[in-house]
Amino acid sequence: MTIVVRTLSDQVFEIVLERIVSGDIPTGSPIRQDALAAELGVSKIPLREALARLEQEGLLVSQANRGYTVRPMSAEQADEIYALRLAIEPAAAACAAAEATARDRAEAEAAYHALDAAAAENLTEVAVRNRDFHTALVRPGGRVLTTQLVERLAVLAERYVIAHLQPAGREDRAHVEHRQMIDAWLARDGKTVEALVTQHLSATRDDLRAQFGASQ
Amino acid sequence: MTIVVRTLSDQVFEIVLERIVSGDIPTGSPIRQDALAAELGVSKIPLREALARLEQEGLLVSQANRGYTVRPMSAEQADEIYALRLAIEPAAAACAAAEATARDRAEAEAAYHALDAAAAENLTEVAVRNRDFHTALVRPGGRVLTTQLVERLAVLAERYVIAHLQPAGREDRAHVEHRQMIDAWLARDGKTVEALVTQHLSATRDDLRAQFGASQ
DNA sequence: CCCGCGCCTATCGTATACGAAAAACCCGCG
DNA sequence: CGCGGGTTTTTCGTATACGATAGGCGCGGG
Repeated sequence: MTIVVRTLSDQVFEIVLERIVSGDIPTGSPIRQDALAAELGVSKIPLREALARLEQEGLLVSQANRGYTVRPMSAEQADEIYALRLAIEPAAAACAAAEATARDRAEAEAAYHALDAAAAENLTEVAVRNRDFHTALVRPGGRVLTTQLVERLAVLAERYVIAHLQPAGREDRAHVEHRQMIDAWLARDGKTVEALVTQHLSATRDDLRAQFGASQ
Repeated sequence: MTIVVRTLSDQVFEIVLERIVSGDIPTGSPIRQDALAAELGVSKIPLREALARLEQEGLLVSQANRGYTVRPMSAEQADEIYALRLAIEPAAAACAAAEATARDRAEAEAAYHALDAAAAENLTEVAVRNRDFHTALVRPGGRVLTTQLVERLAVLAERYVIAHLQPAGREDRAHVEHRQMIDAWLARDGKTVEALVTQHLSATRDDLRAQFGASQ
């Protein structure tokens, strides 16, 4: 087992990321660096490094001398995110299914069950598990960059999912889709995986469009 | 005319980025933060923010307590980059061609001529112009995220192009391909744009494979 | 009464100094 | 030649200070 040492910057990055994705930090309002640094018990260097990363990631925007704010959500951006995911994820997942080792397969199944177990109680928890699941379907392809990109897009998408799909029966639909996806993936049925992932992402995008259009 | 204020972090980010892409900073050797900060005439805070961004961008890797190094190049990563570009750029460029305003079209043509003018003397200059050109073909689509992603992938790709294609007649091929691309783009011929961009990226990828396989 | 101007404060961006901890290096010893 | 221990280098993080900027507030003039 390899042990990993993590810098404060890294940890702050994840904490703030989760806060943004979960909607904990409101969109549009500026992030007070001193206050947040004090709250997290770190100084401003690691905090600022984390914020810089998050801006690069697309979750924050900054204006010189006015600080960082959470990037506002928009229907256009949601569409873009899903268009990109549709262009990348299905093929990547199909390819990864073919190349997955026994270990990869075990991890993917574990990710599925973790998502399954987390369901319906804590939305942030579900979001993390959902990302993990999608990433686990792609990672075995060995394409580092692609995997990172998929994860990044999943993070960006999750904000919209959390913000707009709490209500609904989407939970059930996604649930059965996930089951189908992992089954086909474990069966190494590339074509079906591709079709299912495409369908899953399209369906989520459509839900999002409906919800977003209605609420906004 | 809107004036933009830029932080030191931003400027350092660009400077270091160009150094990495141009191969100025050797792959694998650690980046001495104090030395680099002193050389750039800034303190370590903006430098570290820039380095954090560059890591997020995929150009650097960091190991806790051992600092940053330039991410080593690999044939696999080059393939990945071009696979992703092929999945995204052609359609995005075609779409943007349809929606480009007169101003967008003028800017795209300007980017083409800038690339044309810069050719064959200074490789770093060509690299920047090349990125600008590719980005200019995509930006008018109004898809911010997609444009950012295209630019990011172009940056990652440029390292390989600079490192492995200096010698060659590729210059000429790329040149006529660029001409064809901008012509079709300005003619709003989406199908042709898509085909040409696909062909251009494929050809570059193939060149890269041949060169990379040979040299490495 | 309303508008513009200047001050004031909060916050950001940056620099500097310092300490802790980890890694790298060196050097003498077996 | 390999190895262990101490020194040095470097990164990582903190604390602190200071200039610059933005935005708010009040005051005075129209």
